[in-house]
Amino acid sequence: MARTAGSHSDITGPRVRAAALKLFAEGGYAAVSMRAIAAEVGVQAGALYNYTPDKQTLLFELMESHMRELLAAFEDDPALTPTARLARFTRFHIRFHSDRMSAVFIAYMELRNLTPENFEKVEALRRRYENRLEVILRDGVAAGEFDLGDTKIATLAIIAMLTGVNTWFRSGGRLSLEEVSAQYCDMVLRSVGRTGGVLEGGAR
Amino acid sequence: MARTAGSHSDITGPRVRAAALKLFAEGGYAAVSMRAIAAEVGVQAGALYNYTPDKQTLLFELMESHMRELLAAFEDDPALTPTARLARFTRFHIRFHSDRMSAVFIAYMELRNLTPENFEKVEALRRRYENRLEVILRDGVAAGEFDLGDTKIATLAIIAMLTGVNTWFRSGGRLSLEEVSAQYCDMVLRSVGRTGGVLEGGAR
DNA sequence: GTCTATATAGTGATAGAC
DNA sequence: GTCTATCACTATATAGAC
Repeated sequence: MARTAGSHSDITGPRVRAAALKLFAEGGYAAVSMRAIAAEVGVQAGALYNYTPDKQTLLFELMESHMRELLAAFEDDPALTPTARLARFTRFHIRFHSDRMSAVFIAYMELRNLTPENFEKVEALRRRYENRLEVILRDGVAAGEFDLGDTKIATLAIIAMLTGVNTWFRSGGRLSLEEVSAQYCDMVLRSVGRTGGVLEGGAR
Repeated sequence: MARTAGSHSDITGPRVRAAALKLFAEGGYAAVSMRAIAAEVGVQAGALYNYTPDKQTLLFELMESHMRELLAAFEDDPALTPTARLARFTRFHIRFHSDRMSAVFIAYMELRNLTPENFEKVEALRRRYENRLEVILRDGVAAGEFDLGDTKIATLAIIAMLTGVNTWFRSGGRLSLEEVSAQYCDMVLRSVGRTGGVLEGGAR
């Protein structure tokens, strides 16, 4: 494809999304103007409309691509024991989310700023992710490794607990992500009726 | 105090706060206009300024009073065992939050729309509430009833898990609040190293 | 205490020059 | 592809009549 003078579509596009991601996370979708996004990129407001038909689509695409990447990144392994799979899920969730704080923040805070159609699409992806965990819990119950009540409640409880890490964790703080992750792993396994960590037996 | 004709200060004030609570929870602080709040109350926009100096103060007072009520409502009882106290905290937290979904939603979602001064005040109240739980966890560890790593992490993990109920629970659904509460209680006690519920011994 | 009217500034999005 | 300029609205907050 020929490039006209001053053309930067292949680099400006990602920069627009990156700026929107940063500013939406910091100030909230409704409070961030297209002019503010343009200023962050270093262009005028009108130029943004070469990359998105409107502000709503910009938000939706950020949320949708985040959820798709999340879904694609977690690889369950049915060959492992449910306990090991749950431990893997826990560590994966904390690690993946800690690497994408802005996207996670937006995905949880800006749901109500999506149009109904876009909301449904994002919610469907979220439910698919939740199902990945619920399958592990069900398998664990079936295998006699877990002892819990309703698997749907347990799923939501665990995900809320894990995602909460993002509200307070900052690397360089008192504890490393590895330490935090280890303790959450312990708490999650115990909460479903498994004592101790993945490798050590539970003493109590 | 004399009442001028058309004076409704004692009833309009609460209605303004109630309208703001409802609309901020539904649409988000930044997306809700003073005109929309006025329409919900049934007055013109200018009249709102008899009850609040500005929109920011309206938000702050909603959040602050919510946090103060939360702090005042939970009564710990050091005479009980840590296990019983933790069970009580869990049930209290779920019950209190389920009764005030709008206020809870605002308290978690609109922190970034507070001025730095107001943010600090609300955060201080939140930390005081978290400390109430952490004290229970510390006592439980000291008494040998709980077995956990860092009590601060456990505190934040438990609160995130419990507050998450609000994102999906709707009364009239598949499960009653009492059933949900019971399962969360179980999961919380197990997560800190206590098997089984408050009353029964843990068989596993 | 509430109204109407308004000051002042900002919004998302578009048109057309280059 | 980006710019400048602009349209049509909406925003918060205030002033002054009643």
